[in-house]
Amino acid sequence: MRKSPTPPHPLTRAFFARNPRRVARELLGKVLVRETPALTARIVEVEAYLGENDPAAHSAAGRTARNSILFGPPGYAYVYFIYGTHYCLNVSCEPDGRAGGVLFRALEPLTGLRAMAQARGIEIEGTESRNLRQLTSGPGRLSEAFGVTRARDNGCDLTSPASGLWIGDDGYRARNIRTTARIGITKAADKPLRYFLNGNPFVSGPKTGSM
DNA sequence: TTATAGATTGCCT
DNA sequence: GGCAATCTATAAT
Repeated sequence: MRKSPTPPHPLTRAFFARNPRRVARELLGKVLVRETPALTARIVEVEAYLGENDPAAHSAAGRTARNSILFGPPGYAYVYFIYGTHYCLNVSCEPDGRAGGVLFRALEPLTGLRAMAQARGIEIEGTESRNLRQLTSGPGRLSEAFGVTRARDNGCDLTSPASGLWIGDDGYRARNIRTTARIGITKAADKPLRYFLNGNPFVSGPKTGSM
């Protein structure tokens, strides 16, 4: 899981122009890339949000200024601010005009760990992997590690390296994918729309991946 | 116009 | 295990 078989190359627009369930599952094992500072991390946990028929989705009540990215063309970053403290990163799915998205919940750091630690304000030098887990295990944590904010990244094209934040395929193939209910929501809390790499220590949540 | 809940995290007891 | 932090969208006066 550590190595990149090949340098990552960007995913296509068509990859994201599909149902969020399909996109979420296939995003596992892909790589999130930040150009400045240089950061890469493997996607190990995501959740699908289905659009206007999903009560838990931000798009459930229809298009607003805040969630308009979810209704626009696929492959763009939707960033929202929650609890007055944290940003969360999503990618828009479905063709232009239809809502849907995938929330990034956990990453496994690959390169640029020191910069991530600096962004998170934690110490990792000479520590065990337990502290590494604090870098990117959780939607708020990974956003902070990657310097994701609404002002900087909302609406950014995640299929283009020129945008400075994008998603790549480095040849890694995900195995042992598990599906559970989504975390932290109260509406439609029973739908099995959370996907993660079973056994990966960077997966968030109280049970899975705890050390 | 005011109140409240929220796709979370970290520090408190 | 409980709760504060603190912005935004939406519901309730």
